[in-house]
Amino acid sequence: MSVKPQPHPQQNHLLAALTPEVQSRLFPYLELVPLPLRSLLYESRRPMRHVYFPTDSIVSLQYVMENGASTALSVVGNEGLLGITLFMGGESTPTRSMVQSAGYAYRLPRLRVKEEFNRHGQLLLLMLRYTQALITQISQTAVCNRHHSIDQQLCRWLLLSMDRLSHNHLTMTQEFIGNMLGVRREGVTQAALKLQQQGVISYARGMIKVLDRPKLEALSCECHGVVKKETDLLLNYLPQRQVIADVDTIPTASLPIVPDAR
Amino acid sequence: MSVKPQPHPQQNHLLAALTPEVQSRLFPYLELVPLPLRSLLYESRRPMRHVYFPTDSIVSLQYVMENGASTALSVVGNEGLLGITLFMGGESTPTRSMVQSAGYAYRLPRLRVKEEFNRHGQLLLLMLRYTQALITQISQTAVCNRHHSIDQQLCRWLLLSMDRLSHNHLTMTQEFIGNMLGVRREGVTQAALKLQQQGVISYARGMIKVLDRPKLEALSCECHGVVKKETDLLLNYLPQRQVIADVDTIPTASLPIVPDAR
DNA sequence: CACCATATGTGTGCTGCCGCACCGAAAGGA
DNA sequence: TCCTTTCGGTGCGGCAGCACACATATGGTG
Repeated sequence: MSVKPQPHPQQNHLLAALTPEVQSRLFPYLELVPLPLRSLLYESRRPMRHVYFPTDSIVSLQYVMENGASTALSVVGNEGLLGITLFMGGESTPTRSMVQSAGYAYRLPRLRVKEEFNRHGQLLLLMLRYTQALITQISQTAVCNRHHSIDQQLCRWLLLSMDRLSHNHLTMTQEFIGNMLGVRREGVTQAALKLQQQGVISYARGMIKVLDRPKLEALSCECHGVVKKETDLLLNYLPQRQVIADVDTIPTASLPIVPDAR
Repeated sequence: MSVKPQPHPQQNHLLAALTPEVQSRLFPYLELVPLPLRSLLYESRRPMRHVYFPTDSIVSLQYVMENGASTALSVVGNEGLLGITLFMGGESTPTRSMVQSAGYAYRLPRLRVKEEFNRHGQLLLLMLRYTQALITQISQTAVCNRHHSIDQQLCRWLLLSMDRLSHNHLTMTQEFIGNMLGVRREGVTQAALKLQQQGVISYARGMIKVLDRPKLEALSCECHGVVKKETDLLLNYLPQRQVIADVDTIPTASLPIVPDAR
């Protein structure tokens, strides 16, 4: 964690997508923080003090139940940010954020972000889009939890993580994955075994390598693909271009679904 | 559906919470529409043309999978609105909205709402808060799908619906509930039987009555309570008062979770 | 090198939910 | 009034995931 090339704010897609003007206002306040594995950015129901923009780290949003069991709702990497609640009007949420893959993130003090947000400029638009992407991901998690097997969910999870990394290996034990998915460790073991036997992944003592990504995608449920497509649609449009969300130019060839009268 | 007292915009909490100024700009464009059971407000991935504010109807957001199976993600009644995607920057979502309890809603053309939204005034703040509440509800659905039994989920579902009605009965078959929850009809039958035997509900041919709400709450999982508390916190604050979200006055007695240096 | 904590593999029995098949009763239209 | 449709109740076989228990391997530490 010391010899590696220093992270740069532009590695985070959202920071990179900001106009130079906004960047010049915000970047002076950026603070680089290392995010060790399993550390918590936000504890459930605790006030948030910063907004985090991961560069090479991955953080997952988890819900913690009363009995202590947890379930991951979404995964955030360099495509996103943590702390949207601050924009939305609350100061805390019932979820916590746990680092799932060690790395770095830039963070901004809550006040700075709110200040910029309240200019109602580009940051606002970016945040709204990202929030939409997040909602999609959480929704898909809900669906996946209901309908798909542990095997499929493990595939989805691996893909979600790989999408946010520049290499093909993850550092996490099966126990840890179990906590993320909200299933037992043994279940993960079984699923991982199958994948290993098919040559899709290899692993040993907390180090997982993805060997055959296409096969992994084939074995996964539709959930990963849907979320990725939707997210790309919402976010990948904007990196360089200016965000223009207000004009109303879609070629509405829609059909009236609710009758106009009765 | 004809002798009933006419609905009024103020029955929707969000519309009611708007300042007179905003109301005067928007209300002229309000259109009252009846929402018959099972009709669709939005079809998955179709462009949206209106934003809907239910008065006495209940609509659920559903995700439809490739194989046609569906799962409800959240329930919207007079406490909320449908169509947040329009604010968030997309024109469509992978979800659909189906009327789960017949009634009325007011709707506004997309353009009017965007116009008002882009003034960056009170409507913006309201929408953000509501979106936060919605995220909470979807998250809880994800957790519930993972960890709780059909019995518990049925209770939660009934409570979610009752919270949005002024009476104690629902018009929906077990088959329909099964579609909502993403489970088999037989599973719902079993769960409903247990509730009936305990005197918590009674039902016959698509008409469900809640007889003992406290007991229903006791049998439900924590999910309903959490969502309700969170939603009240976010939304019930605002109905009459002005929404002031920008000042930063919480008594931050928080602990630093991520170390400031390493 | 010995030891121990950690990570992974495996077995047994149980429970909840699924898929399917079928039944009876009530509602509603002709 | 009859007939069809809709709704709810039930039984059975099967499987996935759970709880618990235990075995094995491996890397780090003293």
